[in-house]
Amino acid sequence: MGNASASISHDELVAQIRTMIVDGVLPPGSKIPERELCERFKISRTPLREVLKVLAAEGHVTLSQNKGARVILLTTRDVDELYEVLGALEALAGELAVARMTNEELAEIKAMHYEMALYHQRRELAPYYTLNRRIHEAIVKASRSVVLQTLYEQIGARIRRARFVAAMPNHRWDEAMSEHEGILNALVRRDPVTLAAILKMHLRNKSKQVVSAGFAVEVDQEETDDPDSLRKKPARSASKT
Amino acid sequence: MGNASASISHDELVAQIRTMIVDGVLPPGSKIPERELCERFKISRTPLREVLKVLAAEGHVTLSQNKGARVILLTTRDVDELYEVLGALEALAGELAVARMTNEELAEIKAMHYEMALYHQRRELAPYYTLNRRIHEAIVKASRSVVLQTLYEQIGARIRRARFVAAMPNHRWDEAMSEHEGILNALVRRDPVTLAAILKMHLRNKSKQVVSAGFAVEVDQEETDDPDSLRKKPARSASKT
DNA sequence: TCCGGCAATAATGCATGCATTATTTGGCTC
DNA sequence: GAGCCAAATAATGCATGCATTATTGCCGGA
Repeated sequence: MGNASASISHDELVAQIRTMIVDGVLPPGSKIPERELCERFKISRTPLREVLKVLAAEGHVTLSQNKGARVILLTTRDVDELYEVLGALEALAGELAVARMTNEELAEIKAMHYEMALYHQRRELAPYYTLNRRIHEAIVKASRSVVLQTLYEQIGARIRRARFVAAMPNHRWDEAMSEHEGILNALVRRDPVTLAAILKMHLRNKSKQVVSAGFAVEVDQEETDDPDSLRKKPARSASKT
Repeated sequence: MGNASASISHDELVAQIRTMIVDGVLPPGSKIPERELCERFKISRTPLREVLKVLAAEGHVTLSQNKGARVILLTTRDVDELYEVLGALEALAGELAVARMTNEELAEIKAMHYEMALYHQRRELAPYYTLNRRIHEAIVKASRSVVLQTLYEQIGARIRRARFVAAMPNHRWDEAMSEHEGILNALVRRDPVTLAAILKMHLRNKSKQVVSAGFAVEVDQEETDDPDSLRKKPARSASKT
């Protein structure tokens, strides 16, 4: 946001541009405007290209030889696979968390859960999402594994747009909320097996919701500066699998 | 190997330097000799620095502001956490693999298994390791998930040195072999639950073996060009946890 | 009118050079 | 002789410029 005139650190630059991608300021499939970003952040192309290399390694952009950088365009399959891995990671996090979390951490999660339940009742989606995310992050954090936490955040970032863009039908919302009750229950009982199973299923269901909402394209990664012509082709998505 | 005089592509450069790190040509904790690598690959510092940024994003090197790049130095905890995540990923891969692999793939794995068993009997470690790795990779590949495969390779690369450097006591070797029999069995029966459980345990045991072999350091990340003074301090590792 | 080829333009990738920061070396004080 | 400070040296980070490649616009022929 704050277009500070002072020069910016490398890591912050990565974070900012990553945020621009995740938040959709740089839309999926669009070409990344090197020149623009250079003057926007008052830097030369050298550090910016380094940032793009990092973002490519993280899976946010694709780099083609002599053709520059484009924001990644997720296919239905990508979303599927990413959620599958995210599910496995969160299941592991859950197992570790029940063994390692303090009662205080548990109490915090419990508090967040009931606050979230309130927003669910009131059908206030935005704050529901916020609490939802904080709960999941708290579980992962309670695993005490920085490797796991880092990876979870990275994978999560790659599909974050999907999580918020996709519509949330009421029946799915109710289902998600009841899954969360199961999650809390397993946390309280410190039951790793049940918790892992519910988390895995929870994310699988989320994945289904996102895919059926037609978030991602199927293939068709043609080049375009106007990615909207590519996205929103839900007609095709349903046929495969 | 082949120090080709022709200029090298960016991705190959990343791969080569990554290999140098994984294979220990650039030892853990050591400073990365920018100048040397530049003349070694006949490139300027700009592309090399991009490579280092990528390797940092992959977790192979650390970059400190104005202090350049060093090969990452794994702590006992890092190894633990990495194996834990690798176990979760491979467990997921196993679940997907039994559902998706062809009979031909299964036959290939079976063949590799029995060849590996032979090397186990003969106590030939090097070819055993090769087969072992190919089996695990085949399972992951059979999951049909490129996200999973990519991630598995990345995490695997980060601890590859540990897998080969750590000593393999006979009792552990026998145990590992019998675990592999369980793996094959579950694959043949296409039993996802058992397979996932065995794979997870298998990697957990491997982790224990590596850690108890004193592969990684505990903390102490002092700066040094001669990392051998840091490594091999197994005295400390045993005290914690 | 449409298509293919060619020139003009823009971009990409990289080498180089400079300003800044860390590191080492030498000398000084205690 | 040991510790500490300052100058010299080396490195790091980045801006700039150039060679190469892609892209666009234009023209002629079918």
